[in-house]
Amino acid sequence: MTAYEHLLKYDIKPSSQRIVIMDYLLNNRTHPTSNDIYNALKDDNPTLSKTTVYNTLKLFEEKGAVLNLSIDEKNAHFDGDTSDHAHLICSNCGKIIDMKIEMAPNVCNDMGCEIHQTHIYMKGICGECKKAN
Amino acid sequence: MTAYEHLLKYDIKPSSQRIVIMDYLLNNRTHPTSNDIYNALKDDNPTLSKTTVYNTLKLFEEKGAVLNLSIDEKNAHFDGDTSDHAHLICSNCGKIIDMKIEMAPNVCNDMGCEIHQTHIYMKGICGECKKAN
DNA sequence: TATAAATTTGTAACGATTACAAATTAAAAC
DNA sequence: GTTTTAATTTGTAATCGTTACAAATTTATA
Repeated sequence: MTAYEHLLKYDIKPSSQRIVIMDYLLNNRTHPTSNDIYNALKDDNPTLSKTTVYNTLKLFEEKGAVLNLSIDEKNAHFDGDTSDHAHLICSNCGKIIDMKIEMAPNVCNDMGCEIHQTHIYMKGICGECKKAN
Repeated sequence: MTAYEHLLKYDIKPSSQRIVIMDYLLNNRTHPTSNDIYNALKDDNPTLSKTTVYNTLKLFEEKGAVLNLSIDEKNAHFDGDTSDHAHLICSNCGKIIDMKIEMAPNVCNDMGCEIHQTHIYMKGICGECKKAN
């Protein structure tokens, strides 16, 4: 699926900036930060602004077109793959690696990784707020 | 277990500041931020510094005495309960709620919550780094 | 073509966190 | 118990990712 089609699927009006940012996310599965994306795109898109990348990623996230990973305390990382999967961040090199949920955490050991911690985070609406609403 | 004993267990020399911070974490299971803790303690501990709270929490985390939750993009939240459990953050009120791993995400529905996303994050050493080391 | 709405841009501000050096406290040596 | 050394705490200033805001540009509508 092209970036253009992907945007339409998530009900996002496709501007040229949005297309190029989504295209980068779909073709670079490195879980880049907003800054990573800006740096990668700015040479070919000289008028692109850092703020646009931030705003666009926030829009994508709200529309469900990308995932905002809070795995790294320093920066937000983004994932264009919204299918269910887990992530491992390496404490040594900082790389973020995709993992299949059903195998986690055992797949790590198979792959020669070493797991120190596993966190499960859910986002949603709590019981109190749901009742109050 | 007292805060004092808890510190010893994790091989942390117990200063008065460390004790009062750990005590707060053990008795307030609200997943406070560093700033939350500072604000809660500063009246009874007028000389306490914000920097000390940050430094102390970092030390606790390194020693494995607390968990640093990156569930909230805005701030780091800390959990004095290091046993295995999942967390739900409410998009409406921001509260962070403990969940039992084995029941997640279904327990949420039972409890009247509504889940929008589930993230599994692992921290460790990746295969490449492990091999290189 | 004129007008309105949406998007993008750059700058400035914000705020959580950290670096750093001085001050204080605790521990060790004598 | 005084001196010396190490560890801890503190306050200020800096860092840096992110956002607020208003102007500029582009796109859509009349």
